[in-house]
Amino acid sequence: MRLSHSLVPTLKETPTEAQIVSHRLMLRAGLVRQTAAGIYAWLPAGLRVLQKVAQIVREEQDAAGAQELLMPTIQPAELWRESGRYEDYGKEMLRLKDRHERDLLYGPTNEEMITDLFRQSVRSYRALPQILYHIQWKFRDEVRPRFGVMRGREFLMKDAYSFDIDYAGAVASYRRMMLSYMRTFRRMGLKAIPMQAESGPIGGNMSHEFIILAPTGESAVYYDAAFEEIDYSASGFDIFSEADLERFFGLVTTHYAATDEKHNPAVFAALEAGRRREGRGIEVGHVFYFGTKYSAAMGFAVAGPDGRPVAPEMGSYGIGVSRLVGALIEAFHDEAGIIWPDAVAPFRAAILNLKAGDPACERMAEDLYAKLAPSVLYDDREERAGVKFADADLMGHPWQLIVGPRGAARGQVELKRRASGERQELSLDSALAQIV
RNA sequence: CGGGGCGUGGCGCAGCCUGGUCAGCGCGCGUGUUUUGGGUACACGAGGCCGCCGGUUCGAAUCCGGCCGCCCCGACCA
Repeated sequence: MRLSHSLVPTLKETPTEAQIVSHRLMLRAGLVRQTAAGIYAWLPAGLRVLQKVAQIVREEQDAAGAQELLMPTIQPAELWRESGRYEDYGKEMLRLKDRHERDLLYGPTNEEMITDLFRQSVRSYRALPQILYHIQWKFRDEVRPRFGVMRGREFLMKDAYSFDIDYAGAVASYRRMMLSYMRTFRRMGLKAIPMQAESGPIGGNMSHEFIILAPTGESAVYYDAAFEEIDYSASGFDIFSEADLERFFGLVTTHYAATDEKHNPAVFAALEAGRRREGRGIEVGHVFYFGTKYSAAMGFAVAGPDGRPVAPEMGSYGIGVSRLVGALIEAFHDEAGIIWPDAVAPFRAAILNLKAGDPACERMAEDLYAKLAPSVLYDDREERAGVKFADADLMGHPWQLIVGPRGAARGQVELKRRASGERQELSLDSALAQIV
């Protein structure tokens, strides 16, 4: 992308409404713009991040054997009347009427709809287990949206639903999703910790929330350093082995971990001093097991091995995709701006032409751009060097390819790593080799 | 939903209390000169129904009423 003709409106000053770091930086770096309270437009650079985050989530869901589908944002009220939640959900649900006065709603979650889809077609226990997910916009009419994209009313969520024939199966699905989540967050460079949670309005009796660590997180967290030593990768656990899943679940649930509201100082103090970790965290995911709550309420049963009907055991698993973008910034930033982990950066690198109009610089910058487009942002604006440096730091590209008259004369480019600030003078080829 | 606050060019703000040469400042934007490796300097210029509706008044950004929108703290949540 050429910055001179892109809608990436960076801001020198911070809009007053933005109070937390990620919100300020998202506005300043030109990633999003607010359209109404808790509702945001994702501008080109922001959308690239959102899509990268979604893609990592998608790949890890697929790797855990989940199937992707896409359910609509608008749902008929009937489905929710069947489960009883049309009345229960309250004002957070955005209710609509179509031209025929039919009651509709903008989905805040999809348990009813997925159950309906399953009961239409699945008749036998032999088709189970299955896990389905989609990545779709949700709307929850929060009383008080805040923190920018972290607590919006409209948000992008990955929600998965598991169907098993019995409790043991449901437990395995639940654990499989948990492991998938740990891998997902790790791929983004985040440290995540699963914590015992209340199951809230979704209902059920087993629930964990996933907190990622960030210095500016919303709540204090206390945990055992053992979490940092677990190898969640395929070499640590086979995600399709029930024995491995059980071992994984055991590790992840026995070590101490709590947010401030559930923190038990006495238990924490009993931990060996060297293992006690305190930090701040942000909730980015939540998993629930709720048994037959929806299948029973909505009359969904399959034939069991003995031919008699059985209501499948279900669970649901959410990751706040758009929230993650904000959470990532909370976890990775400094005074100058965002520091994107490579895996989610909107652009791998920025090319800074320090002297637009200079033939040698133009040639070198264009050459680099031709080789790296479209995964790179070319700052070809007629701006001073300082402006370009400041904007590149703000936007947080992992690498900066700095093309100036000094180096261009010698066929050299300066490569800067945003995270460490390290710079090195290199030939074009070795610079390219480094950032690919 | 309870409490607090704010709406004035794209952004950040002053002006309001004490109505009238009050529509202003900084940044940004355009043109020119200047500068040329960390948000350069100067000059000229464009840009605003002062959130909306109504009222008071000879006169309203300023006073009064209603409405709308947004933010912050708290209770609640992916």
